[in-house]
Amino acid sequence: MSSIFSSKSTGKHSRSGVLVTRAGKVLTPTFMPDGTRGAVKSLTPEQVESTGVQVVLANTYHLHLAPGEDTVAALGGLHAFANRKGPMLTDSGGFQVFSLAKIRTITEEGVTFKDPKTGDMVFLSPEISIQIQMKLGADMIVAFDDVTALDDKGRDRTLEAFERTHRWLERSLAEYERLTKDMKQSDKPILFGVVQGGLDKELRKKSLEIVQSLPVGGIAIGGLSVGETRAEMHEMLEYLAGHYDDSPRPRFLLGVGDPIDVRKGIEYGIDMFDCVLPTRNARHGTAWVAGDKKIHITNERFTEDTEVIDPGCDCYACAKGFSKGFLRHQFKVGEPLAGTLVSIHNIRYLERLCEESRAAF
RNA sequence: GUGCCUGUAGCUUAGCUGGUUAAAGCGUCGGGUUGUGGUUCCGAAGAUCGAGGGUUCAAAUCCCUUCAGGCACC
Repeated sequence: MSSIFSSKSTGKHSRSGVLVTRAGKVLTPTFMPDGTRGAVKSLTPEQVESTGVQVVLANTYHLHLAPGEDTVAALGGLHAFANRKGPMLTDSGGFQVFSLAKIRTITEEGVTFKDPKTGDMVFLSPEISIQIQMKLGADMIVAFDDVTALDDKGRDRTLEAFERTHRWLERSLAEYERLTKDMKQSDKPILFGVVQGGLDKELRKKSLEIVQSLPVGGIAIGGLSVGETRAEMHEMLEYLAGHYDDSPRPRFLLGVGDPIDVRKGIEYGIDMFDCVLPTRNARHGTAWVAGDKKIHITNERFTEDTEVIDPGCDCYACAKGFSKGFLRHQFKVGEPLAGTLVSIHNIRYLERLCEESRAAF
């Protein structure tokens, strides 16, 4: 496999690199916002672009349910569908095994979800997930894994999820190779294998070895930020940092996007992050400001605040001078523009954080 | 002037054959959210039940007076 990723060390474990995808280069470390249904909620592609975002995610499960991968393909594929030229990555639907735990059944073959609105049964397997992702046309795709919670109840399923994830990875990889065997190397999407193992270091180490031993294009760290404490997550990231091999492959920490955690991730050698937090928090009125602190813009104390969210920020909302008093009012009256502006701000906050950790290439 | 109806949290109301610390939605205030089912979830503050008096062990609830708003008729 030709090298798609090159990096320079920037610290004990941290590094900065260039990832070459078929839709363009990506500088790392990088934060990638989630556009689950093909759109980063409330943002136009230009607004997303303005934050310095290089990659946008979409979700296999949600796009499969509606409008369906065939419809997306008929509309020209994910890029034309989402009106985005730059790199896109699809998540496998594996996370929905965790987040939609109440409405799904897992078997060795795959996972059956019941749509609570329509009653429809939806079946996802490693093969089907890869097929959907290939049909959608993402530039980076993720193997279908088994995600379990790390709260007190979920931890007893760690071993089962760990073992199944590896069996499913082999199936995901086989389907990927089948569907890409006639493609030029440079046209193939990059497949990420997922490391599981909960909070068990031995399992994590073993999982990492298994994933790294396979010809996947990238290493994804899954099964974190699912109910464990922040300290537990950081400890695992530090542990993993000492066990990566030397292969030129990007490391993607799935689902992490709190600035404090992103900093830790970068410190411990992670190259890519995705998370709903900047946009979900923004829609609920929470913004990040200098020092990785967060403020609730709807708080009464901002009623007559003429200052922008963060004076040191260069995002559209701050640069244009939208005051916290204005934003608070728009939140109070349910005006979606408030969520849009704070989404731009929060994403930019994470992009600036990543940019500060990059080396020159 | 006479008759009737309505006054309960900032708002809209529930409770009215008398019976624990008067309930809810919205609003207000605070918090949560980590590979997005959710303009969402959790919590808190907030009421001398229009006022005064009476009956009763006990009154938002029954009786009397009064005030305010509304409707109808003179």
